[in-house]
Amino acid sequence: MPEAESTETSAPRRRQARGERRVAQLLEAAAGVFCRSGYAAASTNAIAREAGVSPGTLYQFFPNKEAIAIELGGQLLHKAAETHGQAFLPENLALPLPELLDAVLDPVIAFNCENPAFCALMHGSGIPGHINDEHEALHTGIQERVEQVLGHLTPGLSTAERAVTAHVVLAVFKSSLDLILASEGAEREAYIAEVKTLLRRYLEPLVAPLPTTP
Amino acid sequence: MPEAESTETSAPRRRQARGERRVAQLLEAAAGVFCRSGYAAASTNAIAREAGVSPGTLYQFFPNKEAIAIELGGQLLHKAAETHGQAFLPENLALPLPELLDAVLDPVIAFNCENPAFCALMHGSGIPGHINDEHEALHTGIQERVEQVLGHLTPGLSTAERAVTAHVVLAVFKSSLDLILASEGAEREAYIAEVKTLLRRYLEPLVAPLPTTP
Amino acid sequence: MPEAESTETSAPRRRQARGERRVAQLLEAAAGVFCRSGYAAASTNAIAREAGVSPGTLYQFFPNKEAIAIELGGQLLHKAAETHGQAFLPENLALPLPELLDAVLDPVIAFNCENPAFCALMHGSGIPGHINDEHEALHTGIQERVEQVLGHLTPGLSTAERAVTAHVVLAVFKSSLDLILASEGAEREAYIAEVKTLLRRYLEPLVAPLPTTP
Amino acid sequence: MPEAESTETSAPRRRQARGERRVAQLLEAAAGVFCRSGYAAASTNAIAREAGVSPGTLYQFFPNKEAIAIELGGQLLHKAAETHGQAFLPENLALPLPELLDAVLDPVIAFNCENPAFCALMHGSGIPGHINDEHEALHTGIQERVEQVLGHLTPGLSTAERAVTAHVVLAVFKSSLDLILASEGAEREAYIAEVKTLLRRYLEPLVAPLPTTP
DNA sequence: GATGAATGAGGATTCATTCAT
DNA sequence: TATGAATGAATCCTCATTCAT
Repeated sequence: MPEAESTETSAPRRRQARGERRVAQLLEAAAGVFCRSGYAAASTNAIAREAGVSPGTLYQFFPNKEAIAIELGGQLLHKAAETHGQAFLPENLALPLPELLDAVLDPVIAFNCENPAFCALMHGSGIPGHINDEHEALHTGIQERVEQVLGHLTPGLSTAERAVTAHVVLAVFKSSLDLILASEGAEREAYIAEVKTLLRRYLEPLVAPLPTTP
Repeated sequence: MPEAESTETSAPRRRQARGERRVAQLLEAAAGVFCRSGYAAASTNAIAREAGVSPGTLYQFFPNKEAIAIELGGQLLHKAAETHGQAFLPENLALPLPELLDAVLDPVIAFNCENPAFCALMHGSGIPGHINDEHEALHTGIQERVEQVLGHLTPGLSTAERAVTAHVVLAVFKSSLDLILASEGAEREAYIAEVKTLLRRYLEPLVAPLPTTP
Repeated sequence: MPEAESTETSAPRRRQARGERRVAQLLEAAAGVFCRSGYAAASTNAIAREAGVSPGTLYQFFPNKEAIAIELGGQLLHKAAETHGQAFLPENLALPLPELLDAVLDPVIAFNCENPAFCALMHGSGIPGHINDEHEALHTGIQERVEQVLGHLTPGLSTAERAVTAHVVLAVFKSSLDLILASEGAEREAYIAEVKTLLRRYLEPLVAPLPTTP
Repeated sequence: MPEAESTETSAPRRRQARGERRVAQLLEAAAGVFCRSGYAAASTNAIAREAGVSPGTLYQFFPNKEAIAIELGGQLLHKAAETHGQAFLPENLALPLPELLDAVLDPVIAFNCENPAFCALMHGSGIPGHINDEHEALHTGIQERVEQVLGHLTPGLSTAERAVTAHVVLAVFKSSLDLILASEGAEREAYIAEVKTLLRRYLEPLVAPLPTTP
């Protein structure tokens, strides 16, 4: 008789647990749908269906479609943070550039390969211009992290220069990530190697007085 | 009998002229809407409204939304071809890399700044997977052009390597273009300079035995 | 110099001639489209296109879609009348029933096979109830003709009985005609024979004291 | 725990009940609209309006217009089957023809008078050629039933002859049904009697060595 | 919470018809 | 006359969101 033993704390706790399961369920479904259709073309009904719940249930946990994307982004970010150290920031920023790139990019790429929804979300609504505040926030967060790393790497740059470089690095990396995610096997490896080469050559002159570029 | 002749020919001519004006009007409106909303989110009704005509009128000139995008892409390509020599291919591919990049990128960037719709169209439907045949064709065409130039630049690469490089160059350039188009004035200039730097550093080792990178 | 010699009578005449050609052109096109799509699904634009003229031209000769059907029906009726004597009424109504049926039905069937649009028109707009006045008129005209023949055949019937019989005969014949038109070759011949048998057996008891049915 | 149980089962049950009511409502509305306008001219919006719901609601229960027709046809067929024995096939096929016709036709006619939508559906889309698969299926089903009965009646006919006869019988009956449905009272009775007479006279020579036709 | 029915504006597209030329 | 552009309401259908149960 579980009802009897349910104290004032355990019943809500169970409910809350169930709620979290639901949220997880919905987010997983959303991840799938976003990947398959992109954010804009994903319909909330499709997400609910994929999650095996009714549309109403979805709206019990998320006020609207955007909120799903935001939460999903957040969760993925969090997952990334706990899987890979402090959100992809390697402990040792003093590594030589090629090793640093490996240290930073390998986990990020691996994470995106395992969670392709993350990339789908990064591309935003497909509607240019002001996507949306929270979406923007995700972006900005990543952006800042890139700037942080760049700050360590290239102390000689002005803030403005660093911002430009960070934007370029991020944009370039994102588009390369699409290439990586769209391919498989050896081709994917080739793209991965190529992005690293690209970024290494781009950043090397900024970071070291004695470039070792081949 | 000039009267009969002139009326018989000038009336259709005027009508045709009006039709062409409408098409131009509609394409301009479409360009605007595509820029603002992206291809997928652009509605034919919105395009018609922007053009100041009824939905029916739009469909007198275009069989469907895709046809608008295709025609717009075609017109822009054509416009590009006649504005800038032979579709952005500079006469002299033997230029030193920095000059070559200027020669290739400056017109392309200028063109995209003047015709931001082109970029919007390049981004496709936003729906992953099979976008659409003609859309794809546009892409492939550009792709081939990039490979051509790369062929001249880097005769040492295998076909597969060249394809990878071309994809990366194109992806990188497209994403940088977004940055450029999203900014203005000095910021824009900074991005432009940065893309060139990026590509120069990336390609230099491939092209020249004696790199001049600072 | 045809303009000079065009007197006040010949110019209008030419215009009128041209008009009649246009009408014929349009009606022929309409016949084709009605056959292929049925009356309801036929679009005036499609008719104009088939006729090789613009929608506007069509509306210069016909006030609306219905008018086309009416005129087409009329023309076909007229054509029938002049091809086959006095609109399918045989000279000799005193023939024995089987011969009479041949004499009446063979031309009608032949005519409908050559002009399948007629049948398409008879089926009306597909919208039950009061189709439309003129459409109705066509129907009524045929109806009356059937009653005429029946009047000769079966003088014993009351007016009401005759009306019922005429309606049944007509309905039955129309539906059989569909079967005939939908088939070809031997199958068509079989249907033709069958309709005659059907009508013969139906009418024989009404017409003759001594049935000769096998 | 009856409370929990009752709420957990009765709420869905009530919802489901509402859904079924809606479906019934929509089908009834569809029946009305199909009758008034025919299948082709019936609009889903009109059906929804007639049912007093929004277009979206209609599409919650039916994926498209055709599905409505199919479901309505199915329901009517089912209703027919349970109202009248085994889909209008009388127990005793060995009855004398006049009684057999009464036994077969009376229920069919009664059913169609009570459910005129059935007849509207039978007339198909109005567009010649390939109507639609399920529509076709309905037709074929009826066709087969007619052939079955004919098989009992007229064992002397070849398969091909039987098919022709069945087609003719069905076509003739359908068109007569239109007449019946379009009339009322005594007129309707007259038409009913007349169809029976027609079919009796048509089939008698096929079925019996000693015709009793008056 | 969970359900799924309900909404209604909006999507692309068609079409009979009108109008300026 | 002939043209074809122009109209706009109507078509089927979708979707984010809400509501009663």
